[in-house]
Amino acid sequence: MADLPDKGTAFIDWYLAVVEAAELTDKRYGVKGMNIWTPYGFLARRHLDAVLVREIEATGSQPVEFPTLIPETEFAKEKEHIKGFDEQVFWVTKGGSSTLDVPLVLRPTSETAIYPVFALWVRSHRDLPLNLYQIVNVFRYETKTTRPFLRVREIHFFEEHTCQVDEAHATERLRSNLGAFRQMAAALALPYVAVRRPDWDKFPGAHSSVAFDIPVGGGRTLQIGSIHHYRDNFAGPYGIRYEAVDGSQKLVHQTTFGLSERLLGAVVAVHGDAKGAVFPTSIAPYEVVIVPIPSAEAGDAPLAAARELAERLRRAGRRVRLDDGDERPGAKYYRWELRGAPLRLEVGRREAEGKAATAVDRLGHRGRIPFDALENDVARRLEEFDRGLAARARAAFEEAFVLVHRLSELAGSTRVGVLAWCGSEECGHKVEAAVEGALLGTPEEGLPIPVGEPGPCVGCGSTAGVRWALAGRPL
RNA sequence: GGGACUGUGGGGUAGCUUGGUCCAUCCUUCGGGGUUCGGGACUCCGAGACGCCAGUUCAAAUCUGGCCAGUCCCA
Repeated sequence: MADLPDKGTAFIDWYLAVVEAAELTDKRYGVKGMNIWTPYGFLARRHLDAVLVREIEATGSQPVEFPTLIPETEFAKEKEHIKGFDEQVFWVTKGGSSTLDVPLVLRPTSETAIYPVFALWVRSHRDLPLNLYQIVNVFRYETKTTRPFLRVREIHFFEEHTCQVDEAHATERLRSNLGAFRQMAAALALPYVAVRRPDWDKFPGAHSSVAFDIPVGGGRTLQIGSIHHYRDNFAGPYGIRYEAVDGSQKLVHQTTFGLSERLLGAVVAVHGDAKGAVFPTSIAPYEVVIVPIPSAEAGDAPLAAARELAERLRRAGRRVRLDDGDERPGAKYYRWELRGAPLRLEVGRREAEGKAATAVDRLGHRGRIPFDALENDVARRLEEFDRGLAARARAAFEEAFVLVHRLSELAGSTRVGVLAWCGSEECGHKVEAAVEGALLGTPEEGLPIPVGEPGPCVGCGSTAGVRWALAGRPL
């Protein structure tokens, strides 16, 4: 197996090599941006989805699933929204050989599929709040270069859509979403920054958008999720209104929360290293891999012991893989490191005789696990591994930002810039030109690095209304 | 929308400038056998490719044209 490209100097080559070599995806499907979920990648995705479901349902959201196709007549109702997505839509225009009277849109996102139905479901304040989510595939006709998990045309999409009685409750719902995402990101050991997008970069149709960005090296950033406040921008066109306590008819205020398989790409991008992928325990396809080490003098003992350990861990609820293939042990070590398994147990003659497995986690920590302490020791080592992984990611995260005082410092920066901004669109575009990227927006939950009060705006020198903002180059 | 570049087994490549020495090189991969197993084993046997179509020529992976696919840059 050839060595991987260098992550630091050839990030995208490294990323592509890892997702392919780790067998997370097969991109050899004949349609651009549509890749195959292979078993290993599919398992990771399933566990990722489980984390999302657990956290969103903990906030009182319920699952739904709407159809994939949207009639053009519904799609066209909110004009900012359609303007934003028009160029990215796949159309279904024929049924068999006959042309459809009303062309159908393959959903690029589901607002326009869901909201006509919300108008039917919401009648009284007693129907509110309405908090629903779905995990479905959406389709976007990307024209730029596609990348597995990071930019695809068939997107594995998590989307929550809610209706609230008023703006304050909608704002409160978004605060709850921020909390849910904090839990999700913690489960993935992913440090991130929540950023309020500037007005010119909001979700099409939204009143305001907050995105979750992560730095991926070299000053590049990746948006891994977003939440949006719609106010009544959609409720108007779609007629989503309710009878309030006082008998009046009011429009609902809506919010959405969107995530995708980019989270999986982010896990690879952030945690992966020179040896390959690294999965946090929460979504690892296999938490523990057991490698027996056969030898002539040990006979069947290592394999027998390995089987027993695997069975015990399985009964304890662990996702275990016993690798009893014909390869030599060393080859298996390399493979499972490449594929990112959190913990490996080695069982050879010494372990079988001493009743203790050799344990090596994906960060290289090595130790012994006595057979009779198996379940507890494995649990403890996985927790330590997750903590170590989070700490490593956090350290890299903090290194990825730099305080800048002048626009000229942004040119060619290999870090995400933290700068003072007056809030004007004019200065925002100056920043974007200087960084050759985007003004990501203003941090919503504290700053990624410790800084004091913002100084004068880097664009115009004004001290009125300045706030901190981030500038980077979205991947 | 404009420009540039690239298509060779499952993956990565050599060969292309100067057509023949190529029923196509090497690594990896895959199937079978033997031996082995404490960090990518060795060995034997076997499998697998010139994007598509046309043209030039005695002869095309190599030259020409068109098409298709992909990549990068610019708007």
